[in-house]
Amino acid sequence: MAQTAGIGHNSAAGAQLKSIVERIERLEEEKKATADDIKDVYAEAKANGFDTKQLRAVVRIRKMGQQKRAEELAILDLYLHALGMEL
Amino acid sequence: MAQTAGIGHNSAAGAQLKSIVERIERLEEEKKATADDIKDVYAEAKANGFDTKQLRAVVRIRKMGQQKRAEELAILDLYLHALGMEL
Amino acid sequence: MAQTAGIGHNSAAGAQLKSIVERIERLEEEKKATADDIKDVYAEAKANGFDTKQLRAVVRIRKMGQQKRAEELAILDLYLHALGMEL
Amino acid sequence: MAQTAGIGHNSAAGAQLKSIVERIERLEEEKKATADDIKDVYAEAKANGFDTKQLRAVVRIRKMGQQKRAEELAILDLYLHALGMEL
DNA sequence: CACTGGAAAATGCCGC
DNA sequence: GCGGCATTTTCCAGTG
Repeated sequence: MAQTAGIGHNSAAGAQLKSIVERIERLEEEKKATADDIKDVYAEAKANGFDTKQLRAVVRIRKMGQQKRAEELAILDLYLHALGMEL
Repeated sequence: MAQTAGIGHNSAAGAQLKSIVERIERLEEEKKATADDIKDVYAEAKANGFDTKQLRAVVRIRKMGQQKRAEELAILDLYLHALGMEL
Repeated sequence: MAQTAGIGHNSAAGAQLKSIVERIERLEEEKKATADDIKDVYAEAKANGFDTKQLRAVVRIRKMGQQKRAEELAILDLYLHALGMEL
Repeated sequence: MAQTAGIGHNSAAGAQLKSIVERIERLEEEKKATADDIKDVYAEAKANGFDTKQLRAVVRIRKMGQQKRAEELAILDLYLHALGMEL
């Protein structure tokens, strides 16, 4: 409740808020641009006769493989710690 | 905008809405109860000397394995269809 | 050494671990079933012309309580005003 | 038969597929990096006393536009009133 | 053009 | 109380 008195329109907090929001919006644009690039790649692949559904499945499976490996490493780590050994 | 005139407090739509919300809330209680049961199992395991973090990792890995198998089946399916073969 | 450190898969601890994992997985299936029921209710509501997004909002608000809801709104309002926007 | 049907891993199509998947994965890493930057900004904001949940709400509202925002509020309001609640 | 499913975002939760 | 993880919710593209 400390702040409910209001962030004055021109106060320092207000300026900070504005800066934060703008930085986020800038980064989100950037992210969207990359997402669009990805779409373009899929579209191009499709134009070359690839089935995008399959393609996406391949990418997904590969990512899952990575995740699983990471998970297994994490587990190994846990066991090692449980045995009092460091990595 | 068709409905913006209002769902009368006692109208049919109002009664339906009430019913829907209550059904959802009932099911969510049920779900929460099950979630609490799961917590209890973890707590009991912990009391018996198991490390819950490890335990959770094990459960997660097992689930990922299932998912991965399902994904791979789905891909196989896609390929078979691509070859004009049915499952 | 692996044998000494690990929980042999025939040991008492191993049996207990197996039991724990199975109980958890059983309960998680149950939870998922209830979650699916909830989805069904939302789907039915949608078929009857309700806006599920707002329906979810209603359920969330009811669960949250007016108290917290009001607090959150106050902060949101504060931020928006600081940026020269209206609620 | 597998050879006939599949994309041999030395074929032109295979090379193209490899290139496509690699491009996608590269872009997805890039996207993730930007997403992490965004997280950092929220974390910094939090460290400065801002409520990240409402901050996210602000960003969402700005992206959405007053038009849609008003429409959603109208429906929510309608539902809440039908249940005898206030916004 | 609504529906389905899949990717992404957001919220909540648990352990430290 | 915070960071990370898991779940939930929302969004969006493809498809009939």
